[in-house]
Amino acid sequence: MSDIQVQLPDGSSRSLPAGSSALDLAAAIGKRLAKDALAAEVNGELKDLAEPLPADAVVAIVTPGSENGRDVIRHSSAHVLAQAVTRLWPGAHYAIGPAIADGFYYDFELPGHAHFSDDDLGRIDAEMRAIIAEDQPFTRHEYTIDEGLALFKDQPFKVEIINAVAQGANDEEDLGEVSPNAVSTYSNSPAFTDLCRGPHVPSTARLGHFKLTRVAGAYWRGDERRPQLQRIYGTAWESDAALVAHLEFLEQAELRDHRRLGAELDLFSFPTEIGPGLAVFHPKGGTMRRVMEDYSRSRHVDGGYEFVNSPHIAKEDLFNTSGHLQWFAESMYPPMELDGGQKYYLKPMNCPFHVLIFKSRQRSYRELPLRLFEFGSVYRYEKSGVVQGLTRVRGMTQDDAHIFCTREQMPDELASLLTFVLDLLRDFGLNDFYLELSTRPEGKAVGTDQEWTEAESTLAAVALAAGLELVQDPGGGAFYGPKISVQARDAIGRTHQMSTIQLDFQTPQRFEATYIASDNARTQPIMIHRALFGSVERFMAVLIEHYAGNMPTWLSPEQVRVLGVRDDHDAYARYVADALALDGVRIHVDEASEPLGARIRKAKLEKIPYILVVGDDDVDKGTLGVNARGSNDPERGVTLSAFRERLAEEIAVHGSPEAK
RNA sequence: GCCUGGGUAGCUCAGUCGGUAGAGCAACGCAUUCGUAAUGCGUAGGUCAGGAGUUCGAAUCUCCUCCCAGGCUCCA
Repeated sequence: MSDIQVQLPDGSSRSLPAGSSALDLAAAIGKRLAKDALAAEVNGELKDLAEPLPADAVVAIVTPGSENGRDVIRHSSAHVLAQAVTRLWPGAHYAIGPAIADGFYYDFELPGHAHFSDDDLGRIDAEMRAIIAEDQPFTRHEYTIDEGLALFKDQPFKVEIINAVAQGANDEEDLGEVSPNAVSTYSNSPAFTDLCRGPHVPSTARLGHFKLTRVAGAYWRGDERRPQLQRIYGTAWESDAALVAHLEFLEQAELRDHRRLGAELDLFSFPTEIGPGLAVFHPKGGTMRRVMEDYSRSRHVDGGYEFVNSPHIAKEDLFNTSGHLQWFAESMYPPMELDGGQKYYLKPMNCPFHVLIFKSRQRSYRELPLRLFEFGSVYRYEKSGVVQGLTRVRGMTQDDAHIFCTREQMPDELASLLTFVLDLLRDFGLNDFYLELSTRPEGKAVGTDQEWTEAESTLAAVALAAGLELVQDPGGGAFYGPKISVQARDAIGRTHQMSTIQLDFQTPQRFEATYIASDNARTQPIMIHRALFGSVERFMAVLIEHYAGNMPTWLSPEQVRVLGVRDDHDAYARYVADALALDGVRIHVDEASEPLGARIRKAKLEKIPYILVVGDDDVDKGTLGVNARGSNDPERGVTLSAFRERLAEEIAVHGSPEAK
């Protein structure tokens, strides 16, 4: 028997008898590796351990702690979930069950269109653990299309998948388990076979560090016109330690949830009397908003923006001209009728108003780029199931601007705009970004192919030049143009969509907005839509979660609280507060009606950046005790002037907040 | 909009078999005067989300509506 050569990740090569599998390779390398091995990456593709290796292959053994290893574990866990459900609900149809970030899911249709309830999770979990204890091997088989159709004749979703590929439809879908002439399956017992490309762990015994998390409805193939299936989500890991760490991460994320902190810190609320997705900002949240908006305004002044204002409602015709009633109507509140049948709509966007400001008189090329800025409140009738805290609301304020420029100015304008955006976000303490390019939405767009192509390639070039990671989002653009959105990663690694920059050739055309060019010709400007916060509400939510409520001093609603040790120190406390208030510091005195410890605790729970404690020594010497947020080590004897300087400097440079 | 779960005092929650509402914290009052994360005592606080039904009797069982959470679809 001749040998084959394989190359390992470290560059070395090994010689193995022909027909050897990746498991044989692992065993040849070491006992420990053979025990850990879950699958193999062969010439860049994930394969089962048991599969014979081709000659001259580049092979990496996939072990549990790696990303590939986790994917295999999660995918295999999904199979075990499906097997458990078919055991408990004989006749259940199973659809798809992939690995996802941190876990897996599987979609089912239960006999009689029954639904899972939360209580079912415990039974399914127990059944999965029984299957895992049975140590069932995963074995791969390949069949012809016809054999595959016969094998899954009782599984309509599998039949649909096989047929779709066999007929060459859906070429955009990644269905590696079916190729035009063969289907592959995995059986982990004679009683359960699934259509699957693999690979899988060698045996169910390699699984078990999982938790079923929730049940949900999910449309077949993500299409709301197709039947809704029953989905079960789970998380799965290579060890109990990793599982526990993940569950703890989820708990941490919950502690910094802006909805929870918004109530705890008395920032905002959603009174049911007002309606879903409609927030009120309390004094503290209102202060935070004001500071954010004021800072944004001053940056926009520096950035060459003009400030404008527009009303919240407008006549039907405006939104016909803009195209909103044609393309965006389902997100708009129904009209109100007045003045004998005239319909008025709440505005879902500010752009039509800004175009009218542009059009209010003749414009010259000398005025361009013209940048019109407004904190514009818009209303969108979001479907009832999608509103969520401040991140998805029905009434919001956008830090919205529309830039009118010439075609020639467009690339430079976009490039400087991107710099402007990133600088502003950095000033708020967000530092980790990537860009997403959203292109023409299928079947829901105005304008010619050529215009879209030009807009998309211009945006792509600017994004590329920014040197940030660029992710494609095909079909994600607005109806009037493609967009770049800036995604920010927060302190615990989650990403949030922040700023959007959209190119628009259509709106100026629809409104017949023109300027007089240097050659005296009436010319259509390009319009750039951009919102840097996205919405003030969402931006605040992201900041609250990023900082876990510990807002940097410049953004904190209350920056300093002064506590007298005894009530005969209150006068000095008020003197200190008055002095700092003259600098514009947001400061309060908590008078000594309760014990000092209780007042300190209260201030700490409110996440106030600085607590000043003043007693006999301080009254004598004109000093303060400074207890900074995040510190367990209060300073004593700090002079008022020293603290005053330090605070002013921190606020001026926006400080260095403890984000973690 | 669809699927699952939930809604009891300002907040967090208990409330057994259907028998008429309870705790802690917060609030308020009085006392306490204190040097870095909870002083003591007392008082008040509820149309059990709303409505309808079953029942002698409903926080509890049934139905409808509203709202919230997690998903799906959608999105700033």
